Amino acid sequence: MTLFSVYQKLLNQYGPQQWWPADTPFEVMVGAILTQNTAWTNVEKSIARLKSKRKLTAQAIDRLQHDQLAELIRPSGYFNVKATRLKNFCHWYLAQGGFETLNELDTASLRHGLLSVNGVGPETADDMMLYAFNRPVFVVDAYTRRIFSRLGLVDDAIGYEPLREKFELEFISKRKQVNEEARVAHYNEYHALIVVHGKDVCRTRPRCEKCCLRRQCAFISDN
DNA sequence: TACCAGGAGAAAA
DNA sequence: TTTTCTCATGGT
Repeated sequence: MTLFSVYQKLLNQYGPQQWWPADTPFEVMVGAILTQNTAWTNVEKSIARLKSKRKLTAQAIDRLQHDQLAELIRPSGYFNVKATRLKNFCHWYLAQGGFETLNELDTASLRHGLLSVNGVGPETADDMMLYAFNRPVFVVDAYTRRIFSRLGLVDDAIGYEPLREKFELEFISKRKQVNEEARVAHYNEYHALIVVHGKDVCRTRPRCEKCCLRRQCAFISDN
């Protein structure tokens, strides 16, 4: 079994996911911060509250008082830290000139810029890179490490960057010619499938007996 | 009731 | 440098 064959199995099982569930690139970026260590159903509530108050813009969030913003995003948890992080991000985003200006940057510079914002770590930055800016960056999350280490395909102590590179190189090595659009489409779908599979059957103990209790993931192997 | 979710940063060791 | 702690609501 390879990283790539797991992708085929997941795609066969769940079908195309066509992520990210958002209306605009900016909504993707807000969602990426709000979903940090938080169930997406809770994030949806916060997004809806921001929309209902017409505060789902960088300018509006930048101008909001901390307490007002914290109250609006209360359902997604960690509302005080996330209010600070959202305001940090929006302030930076506006100072850089907004989406169009940022989108002119090369991939490495854009990622470096996102990571410079306090509250935007590697996974959040890569969510934004892939799903808002359509850049060829694979998103690693807790499900990725959990599923693939249990399958014995990666070391469970592997760092974020080595694991991201492993997925990216695996895909590139499979094709003789890989254009950027193909990479974006593949990373987009693969990360979404990993999350869907994780939510479905590959949660942590005690539910994992249904799937990844043993080193070999019965669900992925048999289906 | 207890556990956990599409992390990140600060503090402690 | 590595590990531990903190942040918090809502669903199962």
